[in-house]
Amino acid sequence: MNFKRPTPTLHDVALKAGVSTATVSRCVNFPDRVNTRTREKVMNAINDLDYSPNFGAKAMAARRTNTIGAIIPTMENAIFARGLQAFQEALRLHGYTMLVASTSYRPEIEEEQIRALVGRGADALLLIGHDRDPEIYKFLERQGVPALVVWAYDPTETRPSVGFNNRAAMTEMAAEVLRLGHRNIALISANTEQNDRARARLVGIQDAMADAGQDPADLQVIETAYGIENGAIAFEQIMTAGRRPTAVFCGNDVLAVGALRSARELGIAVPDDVSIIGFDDIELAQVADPPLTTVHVPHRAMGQRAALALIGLLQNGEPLHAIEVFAKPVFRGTLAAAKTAQ
Amino acid sequence: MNFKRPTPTLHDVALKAGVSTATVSRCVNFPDRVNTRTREKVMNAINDLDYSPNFGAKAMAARRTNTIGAIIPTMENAIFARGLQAFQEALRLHGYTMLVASTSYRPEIEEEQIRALVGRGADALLLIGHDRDPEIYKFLERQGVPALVVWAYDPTETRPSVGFNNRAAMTEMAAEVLRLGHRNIALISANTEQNDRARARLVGIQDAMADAGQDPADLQVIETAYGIENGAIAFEQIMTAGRRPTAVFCGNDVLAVGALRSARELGIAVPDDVSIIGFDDIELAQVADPPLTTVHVPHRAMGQRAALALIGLLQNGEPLHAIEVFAKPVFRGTLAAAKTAQ
DNA sequence: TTGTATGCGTTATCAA
DNA sequence: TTGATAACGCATACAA
Repeated sequence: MNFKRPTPTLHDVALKAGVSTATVSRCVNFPDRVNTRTREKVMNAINDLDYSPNFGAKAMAARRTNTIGAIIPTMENAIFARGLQAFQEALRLHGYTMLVASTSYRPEIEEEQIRALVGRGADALLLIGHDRDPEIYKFLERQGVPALVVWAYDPTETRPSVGFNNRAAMTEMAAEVLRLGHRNIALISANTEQNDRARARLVGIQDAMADAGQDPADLQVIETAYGIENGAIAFEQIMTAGRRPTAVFCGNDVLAVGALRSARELGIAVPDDVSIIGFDDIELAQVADPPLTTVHVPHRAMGQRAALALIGLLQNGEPLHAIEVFAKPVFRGTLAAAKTAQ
Repeated sequence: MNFKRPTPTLHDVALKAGVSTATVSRCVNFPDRVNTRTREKVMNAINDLDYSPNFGAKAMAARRTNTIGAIIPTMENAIFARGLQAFQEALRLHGYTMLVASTSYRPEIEEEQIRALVGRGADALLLIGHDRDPEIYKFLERQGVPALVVWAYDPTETRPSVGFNNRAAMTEMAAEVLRLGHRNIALISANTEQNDRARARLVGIQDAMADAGQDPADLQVIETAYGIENGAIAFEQIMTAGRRPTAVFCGNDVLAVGALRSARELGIAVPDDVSIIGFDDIELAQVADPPLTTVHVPHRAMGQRAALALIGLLQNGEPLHAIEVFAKPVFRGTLAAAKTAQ
């Protein structure tokens, strides 16, 4: 079944307006390069036929698509959604379109999606974090598709990125927690395997511990997948095992909120019995009870800066360079001084 | 600046493998229709050259894109994000790709995005809710692009959709609230103008009021934009105006959580002084304190069913038909009986 | 099983 | 200012 009546083409418009296809094309793309009267005729024909240009043909002939691809782990995570929304709004203002794809945190799907977006003619790509098979970067280079990494600013990486220093931000937060007397500390981390941000946050805590004269190896770490439920389960494991920490860091707010819920269920008072610290500062954090102490990340700003950087590259050849934004601790109700100084 | 080395094409692969372009094309699309030895040669060439097909050319030659477009109000709303994630996962399993665009709740942007996606060759479109200029539906028909409405099942609409009956679901919830003795009721609604779901939820409450012998006009309604903050502001307005309601419905959970926060700030006890009712049952609802009474919507199921329906149409010509899923009240901590029976 | 030849709807170059 | 026409990279009907 295919009753699809053929879409009107440039040619149809040209016939109807009594001009050549070249003129119609110019009318659409450079209206000021055609005679006013001709333009009127053409525009009328376009409206009458409800013509709209064929993207594939256009891409093939023009050898560019005005399209930028974005590949994120999941749309269900509010932090990516927010950053992308800002990214898209900025692109749109400059006549670019965003294509999104998600990977469910699976590297092989990410590679598949990267190839798909390149195949679709994406003029550039937005990627989350630095971590990925070097082959992919080589592939992108061969294809001549520039890629910009976001959500991470890592001074040790050479590849340009727009993001914040996950490690330093977490160190700043952890230093304050240590200052409050906490010595027995745990971390509920996102899976660190293919995730440089998660690793950086972990190491950030250890940095602060070392600075405070503690052994970084004392940090109790449990890794888990994304989700409130997983945060709750991990928290329960930590609190029912032997050595109870007085402060539990979480790799992100969603895990932290799960921990908070679990604490309530276990009858553990927050922050009196245990402090809970999140990361991201999504809406959830302010709504939680008590409101969550967390690290605020300027998601929208990142999305916007990334868009401008890519547009600058594509339109004016301005090279990409690293742009650092800053994530800052926000102290709310879930953090208090440790009861027993050690 | 354009040092983009030309991407390898079918032709390059054909040369390298010593076969014709047709054979390479077949190798990629119907591997079993070519000789094993030939296929090997070709596949090697493909790998060596890192060939990947050009989407635009493919689309133009094949006259289909295996792409389905989805247009949503905003990615920042968790309910859309979740539904889309499921939609995309289902599409991917069948070899389809999803293209998303967002409209910021602005009809003119929606129209622009619809045209953009059609121009990009979307084989079908996913749209949220029925409400839009009839011209748009005509346009889609002329272009031969099928569109499926989701998030709404409305028996009075002829257009096929996959969704739930917003009105009936809200009526069910409101009936229970009335049964608990509430007679003085308010609604913090999303803007109803171009939003049939918001209107249906409003009318749903009024249906229940009429059933209970109350005057539907007594429903106190305040409209506001999406966001926790807006919910909080609206709640404060309602509670500081003359006649204080004993139950406040909210068009969605995000508004409800704002109301909850505002109640805490105003020293109004929930649910003792006032009951608060949300809609959607996003994660926020369970985390709120007290946990939110709300209407659970099977977002992921909707996304999945929608994907299967469209694939059935595109691949086997199975016509679209209305699919109803069911949204159900979930009673949690924010709803209690009215103190004073009237 | 493989190859040849044509068309898909644009843009862009070159002439007129 | 306008028109012919040659790419662009692939799929496919048809021929071999």
